[in-house]
Amino acid sequence: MDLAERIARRRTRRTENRLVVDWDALNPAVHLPEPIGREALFEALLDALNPLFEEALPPNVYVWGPAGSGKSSILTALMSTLGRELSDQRPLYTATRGESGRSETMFVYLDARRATSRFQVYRRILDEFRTETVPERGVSTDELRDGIESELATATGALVAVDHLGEPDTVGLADLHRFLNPFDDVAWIGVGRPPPGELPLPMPEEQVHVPRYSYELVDILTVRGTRGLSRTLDHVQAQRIADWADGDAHDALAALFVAALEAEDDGSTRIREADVEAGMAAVPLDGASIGRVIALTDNEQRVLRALLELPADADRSIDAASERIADRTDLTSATVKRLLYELAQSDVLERTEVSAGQEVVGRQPSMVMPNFSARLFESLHDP
DNA sequence: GATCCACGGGAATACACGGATG
DNA sequence: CATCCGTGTATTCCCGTGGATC
Repeated sequence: MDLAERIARRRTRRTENRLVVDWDALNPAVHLPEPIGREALFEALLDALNPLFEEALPPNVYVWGPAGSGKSSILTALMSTLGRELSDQRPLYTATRGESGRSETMFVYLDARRATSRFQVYRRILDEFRTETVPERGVSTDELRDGIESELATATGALVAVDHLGEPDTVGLADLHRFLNPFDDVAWIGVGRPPPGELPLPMPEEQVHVPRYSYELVDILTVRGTRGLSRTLDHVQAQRIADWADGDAHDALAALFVAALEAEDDGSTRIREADVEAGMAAVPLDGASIGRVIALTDNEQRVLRALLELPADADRSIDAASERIADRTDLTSATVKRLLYELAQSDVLERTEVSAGQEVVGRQPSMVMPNFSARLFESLHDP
């Protein structure tokens, strides 16, 4: 038996004993190809998009619902399936198009967290349309728009879904109108949290409401737990997490993920009660979703990691923390300070009054704490 | 040379608090 | 007593410059 074989054996043995076999299955920022328990919603969406199947461009759609209700899950699955099933098929008829041209409808899913300007929205769309990479610099927004126009000229239209609208750092529904309505042959689906009534007009013609999960959440945890763990997730534990998360699939999965980390760290081959408790304790309910955090710019994430690594006894006031973090990065303390304030304002960090009641003059300083699971964030960073 | 936008820093504003003023 | 003022910080807002890329 040679060395490679020995290593391979050890590896499989190790994998066999491993509690977690697939971290992605537990990762709240990763979606399953087939969402669980949302069949009725697919029907509603397909109804709204019905013209697609009658060879026409559908109306614009606004999909809305609370955090962790499965909106992203549904939309990613829907768009990739539509792309697979409809792309090479019959041409879409649009009134503005003559008989010529190829017969391809393009389907694009876009995360507004990673496309925060008109330029980036256009760039990502064009990037999906074209096989060659679209440059990120040196090209103007207008050129990108023209590029999209010319791609549309050889297609029969496009359906663009834009997820995570209206978050603190992302574009909103109104922006989407401005960005995409200029194109004749583009229909779009906007995805956000607020109900239609709370948003300024104009509102897309069709709206689909995604309600909070109730009983389905246990199924989601069970299915994803089964896929991700080497043994079945205990039903009582799944129920416990689902109750605690109150229907928020993101929070529930985050807690399960951290519970699995805890168990693995202890060398346990199963998830124990204490792990579940630790998982729930590590995830702030209604905090910032981990998907938002890992979509932040590199430097913002660097600042976050440095913040999390500050010694426990360190002065955590924003001023002092900025200095320390600046030492560990190539940013100045002024920039770190601004980033910390911005992250706090966008709810990624939480600001609290600094407790040490010294005889301070002037306005009270505050300190910042993560409004997400630090454990989860760190583990996604270096797996 | 063109383009976008992240950095960096300074200006403007908000807040805390004690003391003066009406 | 309520309001304003002054001082000292904290926080927010804003925007010119330069890096990176085409």
